[in-house]
Amino acid sequence: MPIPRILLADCDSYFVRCAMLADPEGAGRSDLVIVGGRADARGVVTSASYAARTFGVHAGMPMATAVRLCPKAVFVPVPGEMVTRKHHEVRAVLDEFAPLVEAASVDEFFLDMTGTEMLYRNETLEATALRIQQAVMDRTGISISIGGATGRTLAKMAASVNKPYGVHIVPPGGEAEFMARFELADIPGVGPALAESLRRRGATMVRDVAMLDLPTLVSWLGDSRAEWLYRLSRGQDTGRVATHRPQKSVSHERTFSKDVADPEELETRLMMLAVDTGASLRADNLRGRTVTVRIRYGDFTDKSASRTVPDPIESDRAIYTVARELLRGLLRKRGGGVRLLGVGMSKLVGEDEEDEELVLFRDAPDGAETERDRKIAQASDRLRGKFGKEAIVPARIVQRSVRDGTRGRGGSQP
DNA sequence: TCTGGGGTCCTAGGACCC
DNA sequence: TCTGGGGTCCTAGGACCC
Repeated sequence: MPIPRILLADCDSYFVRCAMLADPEGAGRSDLVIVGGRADARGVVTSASYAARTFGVHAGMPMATAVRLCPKAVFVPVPGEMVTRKHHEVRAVLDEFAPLVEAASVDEFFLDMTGTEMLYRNETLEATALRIQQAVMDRTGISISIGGATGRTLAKMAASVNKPYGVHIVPPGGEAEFMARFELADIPGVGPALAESLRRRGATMVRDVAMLDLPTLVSWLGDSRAEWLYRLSRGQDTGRVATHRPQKSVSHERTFSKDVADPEELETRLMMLAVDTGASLRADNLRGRTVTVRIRYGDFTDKSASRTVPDPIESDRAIYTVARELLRGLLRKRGGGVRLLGVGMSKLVGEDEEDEELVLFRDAPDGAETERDRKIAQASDRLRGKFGKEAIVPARIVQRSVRDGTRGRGGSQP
């Protein structure tokens, strides 16, 4: 077996860079740029420029706090179109260099360079990485940092060493030594909860864990997590680049600018979310069997309810019908101010994976999705595609908007 | 004006089946 | 009149990532 050679290409402050490219006269002229939601609508920071970070601003921070810390910054919403466009552009360049590329997120790509030594005339992996970095910058205007190692987790950690616009390759055989410098919390997958539970037992650094035997770690963390951390702390990383990861779920959720307690208003919001979720599902040619409704109350406690139906559904009506029952069940258990509402679909199947015979000859159970539901939903997708999202608004929302004297979008738009 | 939105993965208990 | 024992599916919750 050849030695795996895996690179992680990570775009540097990606959303900020996209915002600057999208608005060269505004955001593009400032080095203090903060991308995120609205301060008056419970928004948070999505990404901050390096200069803004020196003021203490960081991703996930409430926007209102960011405004206080760095009032002179240019504040911009997420430049969605540019984010998507540059993602494809960067990917296209990477595809020219690597036989296998996996987009791990909108701004991160794994490249499997295993077996490409001859192709690159035995130049070092670092030299190849530098050429990739240059090509991406020249052709897309996006700055990337690249990490390289024998596994994906180490490659990702290597990319963080020289950010921004850096390259760091872990030499084969040097994995354990490379890991020893990090805190446990630096490992992707070790979040606040796990880091704290390890800290309480006296382990803060990766090297603290590397000294432990497996049974001790198992007694702390259980089998699977113990084995994972045991191996990683010794530099053993079996993470490879995947060819294809099928999507597991689709969801839409909304935090309201003010908590909502009125059940009727919540059902209206739920319908909008069901419509969004159905549209996303159909855009990807998917159907789903499990509907999940999520509520976050004003005190930040989360509750969810889900139901799995016998046959996959995709229409707004079918999704909403199940979601509404789930919402009513949740509100029966606890009413009061709701901060966030969400609708999700899982147990997804592709349109073509379905058993045609079953679909044709089955008795439709009460309330089940019919062919008519699907046609209606697909027609509304076409209208939305042509005239925009506002073109199709469920009847109930229109009535409500007329009554309230609004267009039914209050607080829900970024 | 504290705390977004879209995901993945894991766990644990109960139902159900053989 | 002592509680079998897996496997699978479903549900709820939580940690974690960008």
